[in-house]
Amino acid sequence: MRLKDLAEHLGLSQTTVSRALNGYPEVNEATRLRVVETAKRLGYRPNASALRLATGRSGAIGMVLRGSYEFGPHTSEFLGGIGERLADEEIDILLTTVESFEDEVAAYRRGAASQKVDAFILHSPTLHDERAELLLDLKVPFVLHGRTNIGKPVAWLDIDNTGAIERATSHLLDLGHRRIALLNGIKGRTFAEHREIGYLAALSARGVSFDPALMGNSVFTDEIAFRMTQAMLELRPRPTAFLAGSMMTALGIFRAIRQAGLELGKDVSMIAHDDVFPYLNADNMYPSMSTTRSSMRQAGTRMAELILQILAGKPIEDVHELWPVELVLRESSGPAPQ
Amino acid sequence: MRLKDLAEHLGLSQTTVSRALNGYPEVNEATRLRVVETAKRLGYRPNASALRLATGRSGAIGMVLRGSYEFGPHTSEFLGGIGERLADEEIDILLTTVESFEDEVAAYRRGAASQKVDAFILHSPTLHDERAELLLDLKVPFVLHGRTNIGKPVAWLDIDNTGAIERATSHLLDLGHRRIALLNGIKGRTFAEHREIGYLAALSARGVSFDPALMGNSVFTDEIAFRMTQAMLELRPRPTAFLAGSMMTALGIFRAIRQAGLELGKDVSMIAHDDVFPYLNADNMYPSMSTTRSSMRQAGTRMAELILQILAGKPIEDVHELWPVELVLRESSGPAPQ
DNA sequence: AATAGCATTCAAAGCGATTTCAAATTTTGA
DNA sequence: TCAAAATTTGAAATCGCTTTGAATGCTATT
Repeated sequence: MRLKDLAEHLGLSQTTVSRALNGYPEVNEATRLRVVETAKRLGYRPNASALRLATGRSGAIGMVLRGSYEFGPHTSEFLGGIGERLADEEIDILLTTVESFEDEVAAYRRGAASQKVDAFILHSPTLHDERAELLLDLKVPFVLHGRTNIGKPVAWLDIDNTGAIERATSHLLDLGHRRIALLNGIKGRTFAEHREIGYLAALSARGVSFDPALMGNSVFTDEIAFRMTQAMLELRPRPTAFLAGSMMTALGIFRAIRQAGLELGKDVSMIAHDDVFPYLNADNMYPSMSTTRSSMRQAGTRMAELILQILAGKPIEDVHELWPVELVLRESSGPAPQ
Repeated sequence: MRLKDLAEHLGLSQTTVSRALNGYPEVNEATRLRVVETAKRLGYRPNASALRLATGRSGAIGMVLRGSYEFGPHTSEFLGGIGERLADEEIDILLTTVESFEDEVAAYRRGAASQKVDAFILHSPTLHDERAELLLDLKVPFVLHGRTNIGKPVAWLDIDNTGAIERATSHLLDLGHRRIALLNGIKGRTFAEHREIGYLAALSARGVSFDPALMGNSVFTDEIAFRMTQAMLELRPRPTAFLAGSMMTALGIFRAIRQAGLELGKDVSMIAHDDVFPYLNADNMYPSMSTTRSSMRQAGTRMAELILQILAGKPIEDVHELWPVELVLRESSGPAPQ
């Protein structure tokens, strides 16, 4: 069922039918009703490709993901959040999977040149993000989840990682901990660097010296966290507190602590960063987990909103949001053992 | 940079340039090289919408997800698997988010009518899946992850849920357990029904009577599993073994067991279904977790492959795959206490 | 009654690719 | 050497929509 068919069926021109369906004013109200009603009855839907070709808009927002490890729980929550906002808009998410960083850059280039998407959502930036520069060059609208330093204005939404970790660290210091381990994300990623800054700031504010052996950088899996924690617990004096970069990390740390015969919240404390997974609740863990909390899903929803605003013409200079992060104290963090 | 521009730049017709780029045989080798080289140098990429309109293919595979709860860890693994296979093909995944079941059906209808995607991946089917019927009616290619009973041939890939749970249950019975709880998925979903069948079959094969109080149906979150387990552990005689529908469920069950002062693998046994999450390894849990294991990611990859085959013309009657499920015994399952 | 103005409608020209069909050129074979 | 065949190129139609600019019919005004 094409527009042409529908027009013939109605005894009208394509022009009029198109206008009627798209709500243009210069069409008789009676005609409009007849058109809309018939279109609905016959189940007419404009061909997406034709529509896109004619309007220049693609009706999709793009995201490029590294297949091997970027499809994690964070990503699905983030996508869910984006989707929640986009559901009303009849705009879809176009996922492109790639294997390497080079492929990723190429994917943005392709996506831009072929106009598959109206805008991109860029995530997990590095301190100086090449992809952001590329998209700026190509003049493709995008919003960055996180921040980067490329000397040009970029639309972004980020959480206050520095502040969050600084407060968490300070709290642990208040509790008497002096050997505080940080299991952080991959070096070079802005969020990880920001967290490190907060960590170091809190330590130096109390004159506690920084021990590189107490810091680890890696992707957030329970396995790597387990191994790192095992190794750190061998140190003497051993760490009495852990800062976990994610809930997955927290599970690994927790496991290592138990395996070492130690008790979480008593012998060793932990504060984890919680992206708020509906299927893994910090409050319901045993012992319940102290966290720095910020909902990934909410971020996604807001990111979608920001993209829509940008597509509607809002200047990117006005699109910057820094979200505060809650510190939620529960049982996993307690006074340092004597 | 349009095809037209490129053609003018080269002093050739659009026809020839198009042919050269698409590898048609009737173009001079020297010309082809010149065209390809220039296209590359100038960064030419065909406009996706125009290409789609002209060819009728959209270059994307669609998936519809309920925003509220279908973006879970299973989904991201599955998407990751699909993406892995699609990465080489320059085919993308088009995600449509919806809020209700009605919206979902409408989304398939829209997607089909507007030809946004070349095919759909259908997931989490019910015993008699309306969406599958719709897509068959609309003649849109699709592959089903799971199975459904609609009396017409459908392409599908499923794991042997019945066999897996039957074996797991039998094994627990062998270990002397008689009160075995099943924390299953939502009623009506084929996979959950299949698991129930396996469970009941194993019980009745040993003449163990089924106690409805030992069966729970819900989405797989640690919280709900925790509550259900708490309630079940109050029963007298209480269950001595649990079958967990997912690793998330397993975490909840584990928590409830610990909170009740019981020891997993000794006082209470558990076998969980493991979709193989890279960030949550059954082998690395403490105690390590016995599982029925089947990689969600691999399923996704294979689903993508099957879709490609169907789009290449393979008859859907020939696309049925039932994957066996491994039973991996570890520390969480032991002999029933006396 | 003639004209201006308004409300509706339509034919046709795009959007940027592919593809059909025809034309031009070169090669081959007798 | 010349016709036939093969190779290579191009003009124009096509995909299904939007949108421009023109045309139509009707009402209102003088």
